[in-house]
Amino acid sequence: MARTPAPRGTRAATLSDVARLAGVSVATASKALNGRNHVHAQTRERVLEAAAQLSFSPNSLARGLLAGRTGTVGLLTSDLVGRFSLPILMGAEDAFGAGQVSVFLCDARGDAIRERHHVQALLSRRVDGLIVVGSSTNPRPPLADAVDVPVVYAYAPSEAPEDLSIVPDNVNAGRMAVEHLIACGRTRIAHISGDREYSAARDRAAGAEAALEAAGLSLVGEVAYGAWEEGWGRAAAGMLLDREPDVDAVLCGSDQVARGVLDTLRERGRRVPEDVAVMGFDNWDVLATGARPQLTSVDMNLEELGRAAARALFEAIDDEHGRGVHTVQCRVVVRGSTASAG
Amino acid sequence: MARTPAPRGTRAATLSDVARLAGVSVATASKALNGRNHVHAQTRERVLEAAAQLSFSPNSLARGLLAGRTGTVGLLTSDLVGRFSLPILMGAEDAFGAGQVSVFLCDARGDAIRERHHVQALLSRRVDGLIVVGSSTNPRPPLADAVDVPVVYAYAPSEAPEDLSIVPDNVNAGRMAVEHLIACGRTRIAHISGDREYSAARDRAAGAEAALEAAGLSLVGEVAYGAWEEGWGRAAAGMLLDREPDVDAVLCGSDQVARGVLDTLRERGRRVPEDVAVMGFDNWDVLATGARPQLTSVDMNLEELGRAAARALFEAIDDEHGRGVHTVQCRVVVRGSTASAG
DNA sequence: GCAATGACCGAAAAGGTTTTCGGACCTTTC
DNA sequence: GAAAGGTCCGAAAACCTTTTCGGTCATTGC
Repeated sequence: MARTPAPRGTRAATLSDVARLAGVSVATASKALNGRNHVHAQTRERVLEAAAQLSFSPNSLARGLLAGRTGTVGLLTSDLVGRFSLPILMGAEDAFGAGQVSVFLCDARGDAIRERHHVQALLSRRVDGLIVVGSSTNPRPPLADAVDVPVVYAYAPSEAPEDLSIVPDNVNAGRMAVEHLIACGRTRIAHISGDREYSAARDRAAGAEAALEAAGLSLVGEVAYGAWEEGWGRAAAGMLLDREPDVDAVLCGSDQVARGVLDTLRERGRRVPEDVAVMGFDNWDVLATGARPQLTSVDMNLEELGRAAARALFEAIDDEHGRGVHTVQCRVVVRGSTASAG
Repeated sequence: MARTPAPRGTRAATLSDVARLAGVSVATASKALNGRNHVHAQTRERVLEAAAQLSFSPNSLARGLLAGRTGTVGLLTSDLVGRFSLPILMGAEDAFGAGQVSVFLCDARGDAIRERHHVQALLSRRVDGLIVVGSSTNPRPPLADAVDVPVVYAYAPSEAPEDLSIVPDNVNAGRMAVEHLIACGRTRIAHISGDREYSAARDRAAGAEAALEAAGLSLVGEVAYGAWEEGWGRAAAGMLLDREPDVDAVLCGSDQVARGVLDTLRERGRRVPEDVAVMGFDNWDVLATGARPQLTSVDMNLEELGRAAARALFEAIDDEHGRGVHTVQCRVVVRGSTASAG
């Protein structure tokens, strides 16, 4: 089990080396290794043995050069730090990694120049396709360059309707959230959200209001737009309690906001979930499970979104390219903060 | 400004196409595009024009095949979800992306089989080097395969001393944290940390105790090891206050733990920072800035660590391979929870 | 006018793999 | 014993770029 010391400088074995050692031609060696027929079983055995002995691994460059396909894709994200890109990237890496595809990761830092630079580099490396991951759900301009490989936009849809985009269904997510609260017996529901500039915030609010209307209810007060921060949640909850003391549920635009809301409720002596149910968005584990009580939240299924994007890219590479904006459904993760009715 | 529609199916232009259009040979075209001399200025101009017209981009595969270098590196992480891998990856991507290097991202999910699979794939793609990012600072076994390219281990050092590893200096970080608290006028300092199985926890505690001793002080109570969770922070802080009511500072093993400690202190009526100063580790922005008061924390400079790993890999590719465990310094980020003495 | 020099360009090989097609050898059948 | 057929193997082309080296042409100095 001794780890073979890395033979630095030793040129990697080529197919010729294997062929020579096995006493056959490179053509035969290639066929033997790739399971092609018209190779005698015994010959194949000799070749496999030689390959193993030289720990031969075929040069993907040469293979890709010949095949016109590299088995690589580019994953272009606009902000890697953002916590939304990552799970998407995970899911994509997952879907690809299972096959024979390797992923080039590029972070454009929200800079258009850098983005073009990366796209050029990826095209020069002859990737078979591109996934462009946005940092918010707001539509983004399509890639600036003419790209002769399929592109799938994930999370942030492309502004060009002929492009293929895959995004979370935030409208329906808002609907599902409210339906959950109603199922918990709540009727006086308020909505404290984040930045109004984000379509995610507006979509969720729209879905929530639609669900309330469908149930013959309406929102307690207006949608409180603000910032995606705990501090805003604390402040907004204070104002809400002053104005609407009989509220019995607060749907929050994010888990961060929800944490702030929870803090204020606790300080004001409201019990959660007995007096007021609280619900967040994003299902950010560390925030949701660290809360008291643990926070019910809507999960955007971002990993699934990443996998869906990868699958869509696969299809686009093989067959024809899809179009339009497709959605991935969200799901409600129930925890203590909305425990069914008191 | 019309975006050229992606010419799907149109084979990308090759150097021959450019040469033909410019009326020269491929050799001349190559020289012209690469700025080699012995090309007439006028000829070069024609070639450049032709290349632009065909939006020619050289095939990196062919180039890499010839040069024996691909300008790619593999980034092998063991858990992408973990919040420590990401900044490292960012830093590395940053350092590489600035040059001509593209990054293959692979997530092994902490699975040795998957890791070997990924390593094989990367070697087959003839990466020029590998960075292996661990998920905790505990040493990890070296790569199982014989690898003929340089490898740098980041965050988690390799167990093999002849490998090159780059890790945060947690011992010194503990020291710096305590020195900061002492500088704030605190003398009765407790330490609530996370899981004892993590060398990061033990190293930080060791550094903290060393700094206390150097100042003629000692820890209030024992190091309280537990879990990296808010709940543990809340519970441990309760026990601490029961046993050591006159504590005036709590150094926490992570920001999550610190959030829990802050909650308990607030509930017990202790003012932060006036009565008790609180300090976290990791400088996890969303937790640190969302806290009341905002949390002083130790930042591990993970992005810098990633950049350092990339630089080390660069050097190893060009020159000779370094060895041993190198450290990157942490830094204290001061916020309200340790505002200087009341 | 001729030789030497220098400037510029093109042919060809190399890099490693896959695939096609022709050829060699062995077996079978009349 | 010869032809036909089948099985297996190898030569060579193709993918695209870079670099080396030899060749062509014009210019210059005598």
